[in-house]
Amino acid sequence: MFHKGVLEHRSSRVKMVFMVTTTQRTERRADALSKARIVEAAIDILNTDGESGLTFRALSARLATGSGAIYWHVADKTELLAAAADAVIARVMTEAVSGGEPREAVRAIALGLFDAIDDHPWVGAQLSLGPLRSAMLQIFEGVGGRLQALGVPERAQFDAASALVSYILGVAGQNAANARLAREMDRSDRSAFLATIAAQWARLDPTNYPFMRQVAAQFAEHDDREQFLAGIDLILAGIATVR
Amino acid sequence: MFHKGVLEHRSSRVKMVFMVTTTQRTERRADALSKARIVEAAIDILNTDGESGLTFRALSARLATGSGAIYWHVADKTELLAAAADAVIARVMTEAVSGGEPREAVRAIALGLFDAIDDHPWVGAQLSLGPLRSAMLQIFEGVGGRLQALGVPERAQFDAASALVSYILGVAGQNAANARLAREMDRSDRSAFLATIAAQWARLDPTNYPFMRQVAAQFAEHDDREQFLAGIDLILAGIATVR
DNA sequence: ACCTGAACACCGTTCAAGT
DNA sequence: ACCTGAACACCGTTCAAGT
Repeated sequence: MFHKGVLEHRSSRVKMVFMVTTTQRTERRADALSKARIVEAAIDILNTDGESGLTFRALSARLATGSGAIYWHVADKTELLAAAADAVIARVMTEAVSGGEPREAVRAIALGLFDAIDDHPWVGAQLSLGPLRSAMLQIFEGVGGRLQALGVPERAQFDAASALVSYILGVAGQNAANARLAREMDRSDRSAFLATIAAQWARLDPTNYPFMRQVAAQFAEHDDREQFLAGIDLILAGIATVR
Repeated sequence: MFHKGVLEHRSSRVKMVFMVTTTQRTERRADALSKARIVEAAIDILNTDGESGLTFRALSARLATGSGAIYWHVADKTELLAAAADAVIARVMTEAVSGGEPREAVRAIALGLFDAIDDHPWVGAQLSLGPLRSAMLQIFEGVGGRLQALGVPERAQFDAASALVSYILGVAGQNAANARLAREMDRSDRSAFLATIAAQWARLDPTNYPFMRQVAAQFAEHDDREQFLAGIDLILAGIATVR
């Protein structure tokens, strides 16, 4: 039996391979290496040990292969990180597909992403790094579709969706950075930590930083998740302005 | 002549040093090493060779010292990158202090940051990495102050400023990623590049990506800077909604 | 105090060799 | 086709030794 022109991806390059097989397919072992399995293992490592924990040595040890084997399925570390982030985002987006009212749907998507990045900070860093990846496409589509449903005029839809997505990614990046910091310093007591920063702000030079001083008190009591949602609502309110 | 208790920063640790000097101060050579000079050299390298070009070897070669000398003035590479970004942002913010109408002032700050990050992509990546650094403080203060002037109710000022800053940082990060990509692939012809992506979007699966398909045409002709400003205006419109 | 530069530990990536 | 693992080039960081 012949398989004529099989397209085989090896890294980013593409080459033609002519494969000849008997009718009796050779069974793959359950634990055979594949891009999917590699990405899954990478996600596990990223979640437990953070970005600095993901090395090709750690990865190949966990997969019980040589480091070179990984390069057969994946071009380089950049592609590996991007694929890992894509996988996580894809899951979030399929879970966040709520039918319902479009404004609520946008909030659900936004919150889903927020929570996912809170759990997996490395995704946040990754998101603000790669631009036109499939993860971004899904987010853009999810948000943009609801804006259509909301009745936003067509000419305004692109800018509006772009604003929402940029905002989401901005918060994602900051959140990821915060989470990384929280891991480094042992910041077990969040409210004590916020109070320390608020106190610093309150002590800033009054002529150069009047706003920060005023806002210090609110900062000590604010909730990141609520503030994130407040921003989404602010942007939605601005979008509702366009007629 | 005595200098009693001089606080000397060495890396992040702080130690007390008692220094005795004669009235005749020993003149520093003009090219003596200092954190400021190191940061300046780092900025030069980052601008010309990008983030991957900044190594302690390259830096010490340019400064004609050993790599260890740099560690006397700077804790590690993270601190070095943060200090470099802070320096660039500080310049932008002092230039962007326009008096004028507050709404225009917010736009001026936003555009100043946008252009700076367009010139120095590495700053964008850095901004979404460190959270409560002095650069962020300045941006937050600049934006927040104008919101006060705009007459935004005090209880809404913190959330409003936070939304604007997050949006700015989000776009900054994406822009930085784009610029990095543009450098890797030789993307000299921007409009041709946009057209390629638009064509990809137009070919996406219609059931899963109706919005992206519709928006593809607009994407081919959009201007990043204008779209960024449109987002700022959208958020400002949302903020004006709060009474 | 401040600088030098060799040494250390560790990394991503390649590649001849195996099956 | 797919995997192995030693080898390569390069990195951030440390530190005994100099001035």
